[in-house]
Amino acid sequence: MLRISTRDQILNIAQALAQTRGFNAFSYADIAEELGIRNASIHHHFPSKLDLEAELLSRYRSVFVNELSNIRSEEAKSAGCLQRYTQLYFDTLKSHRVCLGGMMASDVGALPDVLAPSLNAFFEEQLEWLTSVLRTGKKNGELNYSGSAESQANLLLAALQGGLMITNATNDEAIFMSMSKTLLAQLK
Amino acid sequence: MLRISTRDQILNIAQALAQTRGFNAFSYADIAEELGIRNASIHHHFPSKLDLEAELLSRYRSVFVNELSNIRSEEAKSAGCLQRYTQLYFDTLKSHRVCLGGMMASDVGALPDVLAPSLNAFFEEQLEWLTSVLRTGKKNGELNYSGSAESQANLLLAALQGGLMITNATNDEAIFMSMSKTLLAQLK
DNA sequence: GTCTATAGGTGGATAGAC
DNA sequence: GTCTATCCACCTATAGAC
Repeated sequence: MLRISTRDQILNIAQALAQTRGFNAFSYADIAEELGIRNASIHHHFPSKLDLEAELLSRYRSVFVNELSNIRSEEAKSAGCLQRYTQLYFDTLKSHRVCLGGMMASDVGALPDVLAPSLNAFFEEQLEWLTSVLRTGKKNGELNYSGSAESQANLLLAALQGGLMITNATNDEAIFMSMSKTLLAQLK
Repeated sequence: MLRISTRDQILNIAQALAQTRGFNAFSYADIAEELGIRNASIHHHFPSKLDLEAELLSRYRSVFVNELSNIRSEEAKSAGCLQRYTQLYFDTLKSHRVCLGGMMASDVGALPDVLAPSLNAFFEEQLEWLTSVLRTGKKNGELNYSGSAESQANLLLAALQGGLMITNATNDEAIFMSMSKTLLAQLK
């Protein structure tokens, strides 16, 4: 049973709040209450809320990139990679959250300028991975699609992000299920 | 030159702010400043911020429904309807905004409970319209797709909403362009 | 319908004791 | 590293004059 540092607990709680309400709809007080410590103690770990937001995005990105790398090395087939990728979104849905990147994207007008490049990179990382998987799959004769691998990657990312958002809001799991099934079926 | 009522000007400004920053990242003071009146005057038109948010969503829904009805009566072909529908999202993108419904969906954890049914209805209206257009198109032999019209409607809505969000955040118009082109091409 | 003035609460943030 | 105490800015909202 590993002990989780206070710092990590703060990040976990903040991330959950950010993925459900949005980053501007929760406060240090919300974190403090759930964690059972005082408001000021959180400032010791993250002096400003911008520090917290930056670390949240940075951590989310590196976890995601790591996951993508694992999928690629564990799954022999491209279709398997895409299935696992879709599953990541479905897992997020089941926890009644949206993607932190998608959340920040939707509030981009309120996002501090210094974080814009990092958010941009988050989406680029997804698109590069998807493009590579799609290209490999076509070369192997395992996948089939019209147009470029890039445009199909754009479509996959957009549909999964949008589907996650809408399904989470309407609380109708069937929307995500039928959408993602159709999406993947069209690549065969 | 029609005179716009103060009430409508408030709604217009609030909508622009909500579609760029999110509803919880702007205040009455922001509206007051842009409109050149005082904070308290806005409360005369919308006593609470919940009143404002409710009216914003209600108005947005009815404008959208109206638009969908117009498209249906003006366009003879299903493909033309879908093209026009996609254009609505592209117009939103050009004004550096996201869909108000998508914005509220992403912050659904902060959305007042009384507005949830209305947000739900917004998405249902889109899906019903899309499903009907897709079904008609297939019957006419004008469109071709696998799976049900409902699942294709889910995919269209999700992809356009997600594509709008991501493209607005990355400021890379090409993502939306290539995504939407591929999306529509696959229905032929 | 708009104003001034103000209330009451919450936001992020800091100083300094323990 | 966490606490108490406190600051100041901002937020939503109301009362009452014009």
